[in-house]
Amino acid sequence: MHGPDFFEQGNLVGVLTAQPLDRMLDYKAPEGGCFRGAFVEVPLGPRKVLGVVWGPGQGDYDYSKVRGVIRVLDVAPMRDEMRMFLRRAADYTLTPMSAMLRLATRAPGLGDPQSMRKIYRLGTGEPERKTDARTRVLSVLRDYGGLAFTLKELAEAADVTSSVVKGLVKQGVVREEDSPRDLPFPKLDPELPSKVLTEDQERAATTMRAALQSGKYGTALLKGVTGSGKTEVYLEAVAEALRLGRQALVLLPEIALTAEFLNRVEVRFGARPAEWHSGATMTERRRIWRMVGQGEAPLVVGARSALFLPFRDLGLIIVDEEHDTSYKQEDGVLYNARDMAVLRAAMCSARVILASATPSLESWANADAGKYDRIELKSRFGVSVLPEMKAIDMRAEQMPSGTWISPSLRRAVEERRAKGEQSLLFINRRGYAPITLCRACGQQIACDHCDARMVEHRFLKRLMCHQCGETKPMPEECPSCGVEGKLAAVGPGIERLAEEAEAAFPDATIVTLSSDMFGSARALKAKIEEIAEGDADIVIGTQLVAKGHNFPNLTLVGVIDADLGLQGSDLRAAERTFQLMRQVAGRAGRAEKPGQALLQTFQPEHPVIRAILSGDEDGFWEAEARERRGAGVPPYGRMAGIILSGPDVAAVFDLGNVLARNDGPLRAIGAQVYGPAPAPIARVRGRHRVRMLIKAEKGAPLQEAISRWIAPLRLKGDLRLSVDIDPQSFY
DNA sequence: AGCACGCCGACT
DNA sequence: GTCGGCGTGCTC
Repeated sequence: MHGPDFFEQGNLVGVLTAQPLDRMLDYKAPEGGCFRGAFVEVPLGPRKVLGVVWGPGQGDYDYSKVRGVIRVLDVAPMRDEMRMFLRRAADYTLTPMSAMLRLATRAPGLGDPQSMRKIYRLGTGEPERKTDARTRVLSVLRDYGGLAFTLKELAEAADVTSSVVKGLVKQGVVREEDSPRDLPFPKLDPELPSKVLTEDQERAATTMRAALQSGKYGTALLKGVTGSGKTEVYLEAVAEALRLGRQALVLLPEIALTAEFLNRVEVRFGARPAEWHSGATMTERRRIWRMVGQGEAPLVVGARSALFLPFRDLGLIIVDEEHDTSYKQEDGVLYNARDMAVLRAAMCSARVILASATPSLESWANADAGKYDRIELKSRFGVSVLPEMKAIDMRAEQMPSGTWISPSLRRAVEERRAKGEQSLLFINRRGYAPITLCRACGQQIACDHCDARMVEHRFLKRLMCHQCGETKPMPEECPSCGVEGKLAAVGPGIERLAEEAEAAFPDATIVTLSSDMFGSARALKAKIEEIAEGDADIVIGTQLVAKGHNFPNLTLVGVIDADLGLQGSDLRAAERTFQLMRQVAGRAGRAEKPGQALLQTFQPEHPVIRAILSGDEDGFWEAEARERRGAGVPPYGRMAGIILSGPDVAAVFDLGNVLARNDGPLRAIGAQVYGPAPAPIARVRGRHRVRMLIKAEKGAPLQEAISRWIAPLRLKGDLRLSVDIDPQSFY
């Protein structure tokens, strides 16, 4: 007899589909019955769709209209812990379950039968006539023992055409077999020698190993400055998970730049892990999804959506660069991968390691409150220390208009060049100039669809909107007044800075690293390797370079505009600037060469700039924590953002006003509503956007109140409402 | 998400 | 008269 998780043929089962229905539908269990969690194909109207058997059916639908499950798919069923995780994540982010299921099934052809291919191995007997070609084929097969080849591989290895192989197959000398195209990932060997760890690193690794052995959920914040060996240390935790026979997941923010990381994994474990990211091919995605579910992918390295892969026994999640804002973004669902990693781990008794040189205030506060363990790596690898940080007071510099490299910074770069060392000039602005102004009419060129300026990209010879990505050719005449030749670039972008650097250092080799200059991740990677090998005197880069590349010969970082992130009233402006500046500065000085970071600023007495310069990190976080606690904002209070959008401004505002007037459910939990107000970008792709903000106390049941608040709404026409729990920015 | 149903403008 | 625009509603 079967248990309560099995449904006999004809019994009603509740099926969750990825269609945006927001409720389960009843179906009859198929021939042979099905288990809870089974992936199934069910009829929906005229279509067949993917679903998961969630439990017994509701039984409240006209039985004569209930249709049957078409078939159970040949993939590992969804585990209880995964269903629990999806449910909890849906409740937390106020996302319909169907959307959660879509995240969890983002691999193509889940329903397809296992795709097979022919493989060839040694059969029995000798060929009728021994030709040279036939002998070569046999010797290749014998040399490689029992190994199987594809037709192409075998023919190439033996230097024959495929017809020779086929001929041998006919005689039975070579055997032809079917083999699944989706192969398991290679086993990783945790016992290969690791790098020699320092005392500090060894202590951290031991703590993590012990935590993993407990087999219980827990989160640790692993903090270590650039070059302190964070990666080596957490790879030891991965090794321990592998020893325990459990799977591990490493989340990285910038998946395009993981080649260096993958190499390190290969060196440590003898093989490459599964790589899950948006650029993966359909075939690769399907293979990973299946193999992860069968427990035949011991380690996955991936972007945030890898969190929704159907791991069979996930024992460890690493969130590298946990403070990175790209962990919070839309995948159709607004979630923060760092927080969801903690939730997922709690569901499957896994450990989480949040790794960063500059942790988010959220994690800092959680560690402070004892919710997370704190593991700190103090010593920087080798003898070097964090670079010396100094401000260049721009008020005292003689700056010709249209230039941004101060004389002081210029001298510092020259000094490094004289010593044969590299310098990095950092500017967090893509394109040539942020503003294109008409000197005749005073108008700035703006995007037609967004409330944003068009940014000139000389490299692409186009104007680009950084909101919607639309580009148009650079016009000769002003689009507003039609006067020709009066358009002027105002302010610096990376391309313009590069131009200035070329002029200032005419005989230097200058390399510019900006995301839009490289068609592919590979080209970018190649460039980065070139730089690391010392093939440049001066590197000019945007945010891109702040993310963990090692340039051993780089000893100077010049930040062109350290004040940039401090403008605006974003609550996290200080935190972000502090983190970014420390990360960029961390690029300077590795190995045996001491580094220096120079920050060009117009407000050297600003508390954030002073904190960056003094290097008093704890002081900075304590002050930041005090301020946020006083204001009752995250992480000491709760917030949610509401974005309303639609093509008609008035209708969008009306909706906002209706919501603001009927705030009963929010008042009931002591929450306040702000807005409606135009969103920071008031128009994107022709849709007007209005923002509302909800603030509540830390323990308040915010999600529940918001659901009750928006439940009575009937969104007419093209109006949209989206809820963003724990928004990253909210001005 | 798709797809059908249905209620108003401008076409042979 | 009807062809077709896309708003509204349904899918077990």
